Amino acid sequence: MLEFAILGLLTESAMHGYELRKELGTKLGPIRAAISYGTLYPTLKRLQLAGWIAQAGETPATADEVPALTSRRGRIVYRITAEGKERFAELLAHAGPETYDDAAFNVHFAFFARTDRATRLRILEGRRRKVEERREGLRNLLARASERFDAYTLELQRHGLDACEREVRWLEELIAGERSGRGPGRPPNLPLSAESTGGEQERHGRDDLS
Amino acid sequence: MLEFAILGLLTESAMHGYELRKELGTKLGPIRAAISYGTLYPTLKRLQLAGWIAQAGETPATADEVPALTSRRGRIVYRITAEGKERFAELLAHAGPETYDDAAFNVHFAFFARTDRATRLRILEGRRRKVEERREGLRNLLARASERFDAYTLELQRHGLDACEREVRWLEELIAGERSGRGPGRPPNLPLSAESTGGEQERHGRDDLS
DNA sequence: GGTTCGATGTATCGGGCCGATACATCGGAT
DNA sequence: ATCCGATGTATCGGCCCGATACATCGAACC
Repeated sequence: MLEFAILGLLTESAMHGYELRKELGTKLGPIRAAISYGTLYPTLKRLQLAGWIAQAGETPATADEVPALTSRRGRIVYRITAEGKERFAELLAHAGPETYDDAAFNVHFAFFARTDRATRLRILEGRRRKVEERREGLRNLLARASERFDAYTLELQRHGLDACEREVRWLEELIAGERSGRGPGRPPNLPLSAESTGGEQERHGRDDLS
Repeated sequence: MLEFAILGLLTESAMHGYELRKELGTKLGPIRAAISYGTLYPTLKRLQLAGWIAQAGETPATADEVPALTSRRGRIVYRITAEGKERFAELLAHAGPETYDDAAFNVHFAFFARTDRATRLRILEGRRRKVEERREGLRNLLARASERFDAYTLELQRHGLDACEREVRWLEELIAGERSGRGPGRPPNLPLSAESTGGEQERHGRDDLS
Protein backbone atom coordinates (compact mmCIF):
# COMPACT_ATOMS: atom_id res chain seq x y z
CA MET A 1 0.00 0.00 0.00
CA LEU A 2 2.58 2.51 1.04
CA GLU A 3 5.00 0.68 -1.20
CA PHE A 4 2.68 1.26 -4.11
CA ALA A 5 2.31 4.96 -3.39
CA ILE A 6 6.04 5.54 -2.97
CA LEU A 7 6.83 3.78 -6.19
CA GLY A 8 4.17 5.84 -7.90
CA LEU A 9 5.52 9.14 -6.65
CA LEU A 10 9.11 8.29 -7.41
CA THR A 11 8.07 7.47 -10.96
CA GLU A 12 7.22 11.12 -11.34
CA SER A 13 10.45 12.43 -9.85
CA ALA A 14 13.24 11.57 -7.43
CA MET A 15 12.73 12.74 -3.87
CA HIS A 16 14.01 12.44 -0.35
CA GLY A 17 11.95 11.15 2.56
CA TYR A 18 10.68 14.42 3.93
CA GLU A 19 9.48 15.53 0.51
CA LEU A 20 7.95 12.15 -0.15
CA ARG A 21 5.92 12.45 2.99
CA LYS A 22 4.53 15.79 1.95
CA GLU A 23 3.63 14.64 -1.54
CA LEU A 24 2.02 11.59 -0.06
CA GLY A 25 -0.02 13.89 2.13
CA THR A 26 -1.41 15.87 -0.79
CA LYS A 27 -1.71 13.15 -3.37
CA LEU A 28 -3.54 10.92 -0.94
CA GLY A 29 -5.12 13.89 0.74
CA PRO A 30 -8.45 12.50 1.75
CA ILE A 31 -7.15 9.23 3.10
CA ARG A 32 -4.35 9.65 5.54
CA ALA A 33 -3.41 13.24 6.26
CA ALA A 34 0.24 12.30 6.60
CA ILE A 35 2.23 9.12 6.71
CA SER A 36 4.20 8.36 9.82
CA TYR A 37 7.98 8.41 9.64
CA GLY A 38 7.87 5.25 11.62
CA THR A 39 6.37 3.72 8.51
CA LEU A 40 8.09 5.70 5.82
CA TYR A 41 11.74 5.12 6.62
CA PRO A 42 11.50 1.38 7.23
CA THR A 43 9.54 1.09 4.00
CA LEU A 44 12.18 2.99 2.07
CA LYS A 45 14.76 0.66 3.51
CA ARG A 46 12.72 -2.34 2.48
CA LEU A 47 12.18 -1.05 -1.04
CA GLN A 48 15.85 -0.32 -1.41
CA LEU A 49 16.74 -3.80 -0.21
CA ALA A 50 14.32 -5.27 -2.73
CA GLY A 51 15.98 -3.25 -5.42
CA TRP A 52 12.91 -1.26 -6.44
CA ILE A 53 14.49 2.06 -5.47
CA ALA A 54 18.04 3.34 -5.06
CA GLN A 55 19.83 6.34 -3.58
CA ALA A 56 20.82 9.10 -5.93
CA GLY A 57 22.36 12.52 -5.87
CA GLU A 58 24.12 12.11 -2.53
CA THR A 59 25.46 15.68 -2.83
CA PRO A 60 28.91 14.51 -1.77
CA ALA A 61 29.99 17.97 -0.57
CA THR A 62 33.20 17.66 -2.54
CA ALA A 63 31.45 17.72 -5.91
CA ASP A 64 29.90 20.78 -7.47
CA GLU A 65 26.79 19.28 -9.00
CA VAL A 66 23.63 21.21 -9.59
CA PRO A 67 22.57 22.02 -6.04
CA ALA A 68 18.93 20.90 -6.35
CA LEU A 69 16.63 23.58 -4.97
CA THR A 70 17.23 24.00 -1.28
CA SER A 71 20.27 23.35 0.77
CA ARG A 72 22.03 20.03 0.66
CA ARG A 73 23.02 18.24 3.78
CA GLY A 74 22.52 14.71 4.97
CA ARG A 75 19.55 14.33 2.68
CA ILE A 76 19.05 11.06 0.91
CA VAL A 77 17.38 11.36 -2.45
CA TYR A 78 15.71 8.23 -3.76
CA ARG A 79 15.00 7.36 -7.36
CA ILE A 80 13.10 4.44 -8.80
CA THR A 81 14.99 1.67 -10.60
CA ALA A 82 14.01 -0.24 -13.74
CA GLU A 83 12.87 -3.17 -11.59
CA GLY A 84 10.91 -0.72 -9.50
CA LYS A 85 9.06 0.50 -12.55
CA GLU A 86 8.17 -3.06 -13.47
CA ARG A 87 7.01 -3.68 -9.94
CA PHE A 88 4.87 -0.56 -10.04
CA ALA A 89 3.29 -1.61 -13.32
CA GLU A 90 2.46 -4.98 -11.77
CA LEU A 91 0.84 -3.41 -8.73
CA LEU A 92 -0.99 -0.99 -10.97
CA ALA A 93 -2.69 -3.72 -12.99
CA HIS A 94 -3.29 -6.13 -10.13
CA ALA A 95 -6.70 -6.19 -8.46
CA GLY A 96 -7.31 -8.67 -5.65
CA PRO A 97 -9.74 -8.51 -2.75
CA GLU A 98 -7.27 -6.44 -0.70
CA THR A 99 -7.50 -3.82 -3.41
CA TYR A 100 -11.05 -3.01 -2.38
CA ASP A 101 -10.32 -2.00 1.18
CA ASP A 102 -10.82 1.64 2.02
CA ALA A 103 -7.19 2.65 2.11
CA ALA A 104 -5.95 0.45 -0.72
CA PHE A 105 -8.74 1.47 -3.02
CA ASN A 106 -8.09 5.14 -2.51
CA VAL A 107 -4.41 4.77 -3.23
CA HIS A 108 -5.16 2.88 -6.40
CA PHE A 109 -7.64 5.51 -7.39
CA ALA A 110 -5.06 8.23 -6.92
CA PHE A 111 -2.97 6.57 -9.63
CA PHE A 112 -5.80 5.80 -12.01
CA ALA A 113 -4.41 8.18 -14.59
CA ARG A 114 -1.67 5.65 -15.18
CA THR A 115 -3.96 2.66 -15.71
CA ASP A 116 -5.92 1.38 -18.67
CA ARG A 117 -9.67 1.57 -18.69
CA ALA A 118 -10.21 -2.17 -18.18
CA THR A 119 -8.29 -2.11 -14.91
CA ARG A 120 -10.09 0.97 -13.74
CA LEU A 121 -13.42 -0.69 -14.34
CA ARG A 122 -12.36 -3.88 -12.62
CA ILE A 123 -11.28 -2.01 -9.52
CA LEU A 124 -14.26 0.33 -9.48
CA GLU A 125 -16.66 -2.60 -9.75
CA GLY A 126 -14.86 -4.65 -7.14
CA ARG A 127 -15.00 -1.74 -4.77
CA ARG A 128 -18.67 -1.17 -5.49
CA ARG A 129 -19.47 -4.76 -4.75
CA LYS A 130 -17.67 -4.59 -1.46
CA VAL A 131 -19.42 -1.42 -0.38
CA GLU A 132 -22.75 -2.89 -1.45
CA GLU A 133 -22.21 -5.88 0.78
CA ARG A 134 -21.45 -3.64 3.68
CA ARG A 135 -24.55 -1.62 2.90
CA GLU A 136 -26.73 -4.73 2.86
CA GLY A 137 -25.31 -5.79 6.19
CA LEU A 138 -26.19 -2.44 7.72
CA ARG A 139 -29.65 -2.48 6.19
CA ASN A 140 -30.42 -5.85 7.71
CA LEU A 141 -29.07 -4.69 11.01
CA LEU A 142 -31.32 -1.66 10.99
CA ALA A 143 -34.38 -3.48 9.66
CA ARG A 144 -34.50 -6.22 12.30
CA ALA A 145 -33.39 -5.76 15.85
CA SER A 146 -33.53 -1.99 15.95
CA GLU A 147 -34.77 -2.28 19.50
CA ARG A 148 -31.58 -3.97 20.63
CA PHE A 149 -29.61 -0.79 20.30
CA ASP A 150 -29.61 2.54 22.06
CA ALA A 151 -30.24 5.75 20.15
CA TYR A 152 -26.56 6.59 19.67
CA THR A 153 -25.60 3.20 18.33
CA LEU A 154 -28.50 3.41 15.95
CA GLU A 155 -27.47 6.83 14.79
CA LEU A 156 -23.97 5.53 14.14
CA GLN A 157 -25.35 2.74 12.03
CA ARG A 158 -27.64 5.04 10.13
CA HIS A 159 -24.79 7.35 9.42
CA GLY A 160 -22.69 4.43 8.24
CA LEU A 161 -25.44 3.21 5.96
CA ASP A 162 -25.77 6.68 4.57
CA ALA A 163 -22.09 6.84 3.77
CA CYS A 164 -22.30 3.46 2.02
CA GLU A 165 -25.21 4.52 -0.12
CA ARG A 166 -23.46 7.69 -1.10
CA GLU A 167 -20.29 5.91 -2.01
CA VAL A 168 -22.14 3.40 -4.15
CA ARG A 169 -23.75 6.25 -6.03
CA TRP A 170 -20.39 7.91 -6.50
CA LEU A 171 -18.87 4.69 -7.78
CA GLU A 172 -21.74 4.21 -10.15
CA GLU A 173 -21.19 7.61 -11.67
CA LEU A 174 -17.54 6.87 -12.11
CA ILE A 175 -18.28 3.51 -13.71
CA ALA A 176 -20.72 5.10 -16.08
CA GLY A 177 -18.11 7.70 -16.89
CA GLU A 178 -15.55 5.04 -17.70
CA ARG A 179 -17.92 3.06 -19.87
CA SER A 180 -18.81 6.11 -21.88
CA GLY A 181 -15.17 7.06 -22.16
CA ARG A 182 -15.79 10.29 -20.33
CA GLY A 183 -13.37 9.81 -17.46
CA PRO A 184 -13.97 11.17 -13.99
CA GLY A 185 -15.67 14.35 -15.13
CA ARG A 186 -18.07 16.51 -13.22
CA PRO A 187 -20.74 16.98 -15.87
CA PRO A 188 -23.76 16.93 -13.53
CA ASN A 189 -24.49 19.44 -10.80
CA LEU A 190 -22.82 22.46 -12.30
CA PRO A 191 -24.94 24.67 -10.19
CA LEU A 192 -26.09 27.42 -12.52
CA SER A 193 -25.83 28.97 -15.97
CA ALA A 194 -24.87 27.01 -19.06
CA GLU A 195 -22.96 23.80 -19.72
CA SER A 196 -20.85 25.85 -22.03
CA THR A 197 -17.20 25.86 -21.02
CA GLY A 198 -16.84 22.14 -21.37
CA GLY A 199 -18.29 19.01 -19.82
CA GLU A 200 -15.04 17.77 -21.30
CA GLN A 201 -12.66 17.42 -18.42
CA GLU A 202 -9.03 17.57 -19.42
CA ARG A 203 -8.23 14.60 -21.59
CA HIS A 204 -5.32 12.81 -20.04
CA GLY A 205 -3.67 10.98 -22.88
CA ARG A 206 -2.29 7.45 -22.80
CA ASP A 207 -5.05 5.08 -21.90
CA ASP A 208 -2.59 2.27 -21.78
CA LEU A 209 0.91 1.54 -20.69
CA SER A 210 3.42 -1.29 -20.36
CA MET B 1 -9.51 1.11 21.08
CA LEU B 2 -10.36 -2.54 20.92
CA GLU B 3 -9.75 -2.67 24.62
CA PHE B 4 -12.37 0.00 25.11
CA ALA B 5 -14.92 -1.80 22.97
CA ILE B 6 -14.38 -5.15 24.64
CA LEU B 7 -14.72 -3.67 28.09
CA GLY B 8 -17.89 -1.94 26.97
CA LEU B 9 -19.48 -5.08 25.61
CA LEU B 10 -18.52 -7.19 28.59
CA THR B 11 -20.14 -4.61 30.83
CA GLU B 12 -23.42 -5.58 29.22
CA SER B 13 -22.93 -9.32 29.56
CA ALA B 14 -20.29 -12.04 29.80
CA MET B 15 -19.23 -13.58 26.51
CA HIS B 16 -16.67 -15.78 24.86
CA GLY B 17 -14.39 -14.68 22.05
CA TYR B 18 -16.43 -15.77 19.09
CA GLU B 19 -19.53 -14.07 20.42
CA LEU B 20 -17.56 -10.95 21.27
CA ARG B 21 -16.38 -10.72 17.71
CA LYS B 22 -19.91 -10.85 16.38
CA GLU B 23 -21.21 -8.26 18.78
CA LEU B 24 -18.27 -6.07 17.92
CA GLY B 25 -19.23 -6.45 14.29
CA THR B 26 -22.77 -5.22 14.81
CA LYS B 27 -22.17 -2.65 17.52
CA LEU B 28 -19.39 -1.06 15.55
CA GLY B 29 -21.07 -1.94 12.30
CA PRO B 30 -20.04 0.97 10.13
CA ILE B 31 -16.43 1.05 11.18
CA ARG B 32 -14.76 -2.29 10.91
CA ALA B 33 -16.97 -5.07 9.58
CA ALA B 34 -15.33 -7.60 11.85
CA ILE B 35 -12.37 -7.64 14.13
CA SER B 36 -9.55 -10.03 13.35
CA TYR B 37 -8.92 -12.94 15.70
CA GLY B 38 -5.29 -12.09 15.41
CA THR B 39 -6.20 -8.96 17.32
CA LEU B 40 -8.98 -10.24 19.52
CA TYR B 41 -7.30 -13.11 21.31
CA PRO B 42 -4.07 -11.35 22.13
CA THR B 43 -6.11 -8.42 23.39
CA LEU B 44 -8.19 -10.67 25.60
CA LYS B 45 -5.01 -12.12 26.99
CA ARG B 46 -3.66 -8.67 27.65
CA LEU B 47 -6.84 -7.51 29.36
CA GLN B 48 -6.88 -10.60 31.51
CA LEU B 49 -3.27 -10.08 32.49
CA ALA B 50 -4.06 -6.49 33.42
CA GLY B 51 -6.91 -7.74 35.59
CA TRP B 52 -9.67 -5.92 33.75
CA ILE B 53 -11.40 -9.13 32.71
CA ALA B 54 -11.46 -12.71 34.01
CA GLN B 55 -12.58 -16.10 32.88
CA ALA B 56 -15.92 -17.31 34.13
CA GLY B 57 -18.31 -20.20 33.75
CA GLU B 58 -15.72 -22.68 32.62
CA THR B 59 -18.46 -25.35 32.38
CA PRO B 60 -16.18 -27.85 34.08
CA ALA B 61 -17.90 -30.87 32.54
CA THR B 62 -18.17 -32.49 35.97
CA ALA B 63 -20.56 -29.89 37.31
CA ASP B 64 -24.21 -29.59 36.37
CA GLU B 65 -24.57 -25.86 36.11
CA VAL B 66 -27.06 -24.17 33.90
CA PRO B 67 -25.74 -25.04 30.43
CA ALA B 68 -25.77 -21.55 28.96
CA LEU B 69 -27.57 -21.56 25.63
CA THR B 70 -25.68 -23.65 23.15
CA SER B 71 -23.34 -26.53 23.64
CA ARG B 72 -20.42 -26.25 25.98
CA ARG B 73 -16.99 -27.26 24.95
CA GLY B 74 -13.65 -25.63 25.15
CA ARG B 75 -15.29 -22.23 25.20
CA ILE B 76 -13.85 -19.56 27.42
CA VAL B 77 -16.35 -17.11 28.74
CA TYR B 78 -15.01 -13.77 29.87
CA ARG B 79 -16.56 -11.39 32.36
CA ILE B 80 -15.50 -7.92 33.38
CA THR B 81 -13.98 -7.35 36.82
CA ALA B 82 -14.51 -4.47 39.23
CA GLU B 83 -11.18 -2.98 38.14
CA GLY B 84 -12.28 -3.44 34.57
CA LYS B 85 -15.39 -1.39 35.20
CA GLU B 86 -13.30 1.38 36.68
CA ARG B 87 -11.00 1.25 33.70
CA PHE B 88 -13.94 1.45 31.34
CA ALA B 89 -15.36 4.46 33.16
CA GLU B 90 -11.97 6.13 32.84
CA LEU B 91 -11.76 5.50 29.13
CA LEU B 92 -15.33 6.61 28.74
CA ALA B 93 -14.71 10.03 30.23
CA HIS B 94 -11.28 10.58 28.74
CA ALA B 95 -10.94 12.63 25.56
CA GLY B 96 -7.48 13.26 24.15
CA PRO B 97 -6.41 13.98 20.59
CA GLU B 98 -6.35 10.24 19.77
CA THR B 99 -10.04 10.19 20.58
CA TYR B 100 -10.80 12.19 17.46
CA ASP B 101 -9.36 9.74 14.96
CA ASP B 102 -11.83 8.04 12.67
CA ALA B 103 -11.83 4.67 14.35
CA ALA B 104 -11.49 5.86 17.93
CA PHE B 105 -14.21 8.45 17.56
CA ASN B 106 -16.67 5.93 16.19
CA VAL B 107 -16.03 3.50 18.99
CA HIS B 108 -16.54 6.24 21.54
CA PHE B 109 -19.71 7.28 19.81
CA ALA B 110 -21.05 3.74 19.95
CA PHE B 111 -20.89 3.95 23.73
CA PHE B 112 -22.24 7.46 24.08
CA ALA B 113 -25.34 6.17 25.82
CA ARG B 114 -23.14 5.50 28.83
CA THR B 115 -21.58 8.94 29.00
CA ASP B 116 -22.70 12.24 30.44
CA ARG B 117 -23.63 15.11 28.20
CA ALA B 118 -20.51 17.16 28.93
CA THR B 119 -18.25 14.37 27.70
CA ARG B 120 -20.35 13.84 24.64
CA LEU B 121 -20.08 17.49 23.73
CA ARG B 122 -16.37 17.55 24.35
CA ILE B 123 -15.80 14.61 22.03
CA LEU B 124 -18.21 15.80 19.38
CA GLU B 125 -16.58 19.19 19.28
CA GLY B 126 -13.08 17.78 19.25
CA ARG B 127 -14.00 15.59 16.36
CA ARG B 128 -15.62 18.45 14.52
CA ARG B 129 -12.54 20.55 14.90
CA LYS B 130 -10.37 17.80 13.51
CA VAL B 131 -12.61 17.21 10.51
CA GLU B 132 -12.77 20.95 9.89
CA GLU B 133 -9.00 21.15 9.77
CA ARG B 134 -8.90 18.35 7.27
CA ARG B 135 -11.57 20.11 5.25
CA GLU B 136 -9.59 23.34 5.18
CA GLY B 137 -6.53 21.46 4.04
CA LEU B 138 -8.44 19.96 1.16
CA ARG B 139 -10.01 23.27 0.25
CA ASN B 140 -6.63 24.92 0.00
CA LEU B 141 -5.32 22.05 -2.03
CA LEU B 142 -8.18 22.38 -4.48
CA ALA B 143 -8.13 26.14 -4.58
CA ARG B 144 -4.50 26.59 -5.51
CA ALA B 145 -2.53 24.13 -7.60
CA SER B 146 -5.47 22.37 -9.17
CA GLU B 147 -3.42 22.10 -12.32
CA ARG B 148 -0.76 20.03 -10.61
CA PHE B 149 -3.06 17.03 -10.45
CA ASP B 150 -4.66 14.74 -13.00
CA ALA B 151 -8.42 14.39 -13.19
CA TYR B 152 -8.59 11.27 -11.02
CA THR B 153 -6.52 12.69 -8.22
CA LEU B 154 -8.67 15.79 -8.31
CA GLU B 155 -11.83 13.75 -8.17
CA LEU B 156 -10.47 11.86 -5.18
CA GLN B 157 -9.80 15.12 -3.40
CA ARG B 158 -13.18 16.51 -4.28
CA HIS B 159 -14.83 13.41 -2.96
CA GLY B 160 -12.81 13.64 0.22
CA LEU B 161 -13.76 17.25 0.69
CA ASP B 162 -17.36 16.35 0.18
CA ALA B 163 -17.21 13.68 2.84
CA CYS B 164 -15.63 16.15 5.26
CA GLU B 165 -18.30 18.75 4.68
CA ARG B 166 -21.01 16.21 5.21
CA GLU B 167 -19.48 14.94 8.39
CA VAL B 168 -19.14 18.43 9.79
CA ARG B 169 -22.82 19.02 9.11
CA TRP B 170 -23.69 15.74 10.78
CA LEU B 171 -21.60 16.61 13.82
CA GLU B 172 -23.18 20.01 14.02
CA GLU B 173 -26.64 18.49 14.15
CA LEU B 174 -25.55 16.15 16.88
CA ILE B 175 -24.00 18.98 18.86
CA ALA B 176 -27.15 21.03 18.53
CA GLY B 177 -29.12 18.00 19.66
CA GLU B 178 -26.98 17.61 22.73
CA ARG B 179 -27.19 21.28 23.68
CA SER B 180 -30.95 21.25 23.44
CA GLY B 181 -31.11 18.03 25.40
CA ARG B 182 -32.72 16.25 22.51
CA GLY B 183 -30.20 13.47 22.07
CA PRO B 184 -29.33 11.95 18.72
CA GLY B 185 -32.89 11.97 17.45
CA ARG B 186 -34.02 12.14 13.86
CA PRO B 187 -36.54 14.93 14.10
CA PRO B 188 -35.95 16.27 10.58
CA ASN B 189 -36.64 14.37 7.39
CA LEU B 190 -39.29 12.00 8.64
CA PRO B 191 -40.48 11.41 5.13
CA LEU B 192 -44.25 11.34 5.40
CA SER B 193 -47.37 11.17 7.62
CA ALA B 194 -47.41 12.17 11.26
CA GLU B 195 -44.79 12.50 13.95
CA SER B 196 -47.15 10.50 16.11
CA THR B 197 -45.47 7.38 17.47
CA GLY B 198 -42.70 9.31 19.14
CA GLY B 199 -40.21 11.87 17.96
CA GLU B 200 -39.02 11.09 21.46
CA GLN B 201 -36.20 8.71 21.04
CA GLU B 202 -35.91 6.31 23.95
CA ARG B 203 -34.76 8.22 26.96
CA HIS B 204 -31.70 6.50 28.32
CA GLY B 205 -31.54 7.42 31.95
CA ARG B 206 -28.43 8.34 33.94
CA ASP B 207 -26.84 11.31 32.36
CA ASP B 208 -23.95 10.89 34.69
CA LEU B 209 -21.89 8.18 36.15
CA SER B 210 -18.86 7.54 38.36
C1' DG C 1 -24.23 -46.29 10.14
C1' DG C 2 -20.84 -43.69 8.34
C1' DT C 3 -19.22 -39.64 6.17
C1' DT C 4 -18.95 -35.19 4.85
C1' DC C 5 -19.56 -30.37 5.51
C1' DG C 6 -20.42 -25.87 7.43
C1' DA C 7 -20.76 -23.28 11.66
C1' DT C 8 -18.55 -22.76 15.96
C1' DG C 9 -14.51 -21.99 18.58
C1' DT C 10 -9.44 -20.94 20.15
C1' DA C 11 -4.89 -19.69 18.96
C1' DT C 12 -0.29 -18.13 16.67
C1' DC C 13 2.75 -15.81 13.29
C1' DG C 14 4.73 -12.39 10.28
C1' DG C 15 4.15 -7.95 8.82
C1' DG C 16 2.29 -3.12 8.03
C1' DC C 17 1.45 1.08 10.04
C1' DC C 18 1.21 4.30 13.96
C1' DG C 19 2.68 7.72 17.68
C1' DA C 20 6.41 9.07 20.57
C1' DT C 21 10.89 10.10 20.74
C1' DA C 22 15.64 11.32 19.76
C1' DC C 23 19.00 13.69 17.16
C1' DA C 24 21.21 16.95 14.03
C1' DT C 25 21.49 21.04 10.95
C1' DC C 26 20.00 25.11 8.44
C1' DG C 27 18.17 29.92 7.94
C1' DG C 28 16.56 33.79 9.93
C1' DA C 29 14.98 36.74 13.80
C1' DT C 30 15.99 38.82 18.19
C1' DA D 1 25.62 35.90 19.43
C1' DT D 2 22.05 33.09 20.37
C1' DC D 3 17.73 31.07 20.00
C1' DC D 4 14.07 28.91 17.48
C1' DG D 5 11.28 26.77 14.05
C1' DA D 6 11.48 24.27 9.79
C1' DT D 7 13.93 20.66 7.71
C1' DG D 8 15.65 16.10 7.83
C1' DT D 9 16.75 11.01 9.21
C1' DA D 10 15.97 7.26 12.21
C1' DT D 11 14.35 3.76 15.92
C1' DC D 12 11.16 1.60 19.31
C1' DG D 13 7.11 -0.43 21.32
C1' DG D 14 2.61 -1.50 20.26
C1' DC D 15 -1.90 -2.15 17.83
C1' DC D 16 -4.20 -4.49 14.40
C1' DC D 17 -4.53 -7.30 10.21
C1' DG D 18 -4.73 -11.50 7.09
C1' DA D 19 -3.37 -16.19 6.69
C1' DT D 20 -3.20 -20.31 8.78
C1' DA D 21 -3.80 -24.29 11.78
C1' DC D 22 -6.48 -26.96 14.69
C1' DA D 23 -10.56 -29.20 16.95
C1' DT D 24 -15.56 -30.14 17.76
C1' DC D 25 -20.51 -30.02 17.06
C1' DG D 26 -24.92 -30.77 14.50
C1' DA D 27 -27.20 -31.92 10.55
C1' DA D 28 -27.67 -33.54 6.11
C1' DC D 29 -26.78 -36.95 2.87
C1' DC D 30 -25.90 -41.58 1.11
